[in-house]
Amino acid sequence: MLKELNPLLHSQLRLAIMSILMNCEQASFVYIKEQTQATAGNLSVQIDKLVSAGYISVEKKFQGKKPLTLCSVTDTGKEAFEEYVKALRDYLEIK
Amino acid sequence: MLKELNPLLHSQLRLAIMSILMNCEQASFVYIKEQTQATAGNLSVQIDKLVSAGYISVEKKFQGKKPLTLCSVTDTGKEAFEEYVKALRDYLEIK
DNA sequence: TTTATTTGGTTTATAAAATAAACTACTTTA
DNA sequence: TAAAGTAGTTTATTTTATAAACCAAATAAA
Repeated sequence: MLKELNPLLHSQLRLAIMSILMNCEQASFVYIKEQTQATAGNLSVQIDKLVSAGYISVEKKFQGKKPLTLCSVTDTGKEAFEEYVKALRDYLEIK
Repeated sequence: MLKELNPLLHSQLRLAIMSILMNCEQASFVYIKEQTQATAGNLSVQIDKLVSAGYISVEKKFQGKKPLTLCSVTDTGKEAFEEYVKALRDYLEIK
């Protein structure tokens, strides 16, 4: 029997965000937007959901006069991601 | 830059259906329902979508007096699944 | 024997999610 | 100083997933 896939992670954009953050210490809103090709609105919404779940944390600063939103994955987020990957493997592996 | 994940396959239930069918010649509606724990309605809808996409084919017979719906993956479906797995790997691999 | 109940589904309605469009606030450039 | 650009957020719309209701036939129970 196949395990449930964490619905918060089983979304293309949120998975992409998490994937990026799993591979770097932190990433800016703009950088994530470029990498994912998402619209700003969609990205904003999906980042909020990941923050609400405690999977990522956000720091809002200014870089000179421009706002700068930095995201990074939390320990909870790392765990959830690893769990998701584990569950997903069962779906992908052809025996 | 991350590739797009085929939205038809990036759905837990449809992915589960495909996963099952990638590992056997054919599977019945009832078997897939048991394995996925899906409701019959949801399963029926998702099977239809996969059929419409040409990813699976369905044969309706009778087993004695009971209807028997047999599903199997098509070549197009196999290709799409392989593509999806390839794309997804980029999201999961931590460099 | 007629009335539940079960089996194997489909159709339709509702809830949830993703996405896009519109908007805000501020900055830079012409 | 008006227009355009940057960095987002909020709200509305569309899409998708899911659940509920339904159907037809068969079987079991009263």
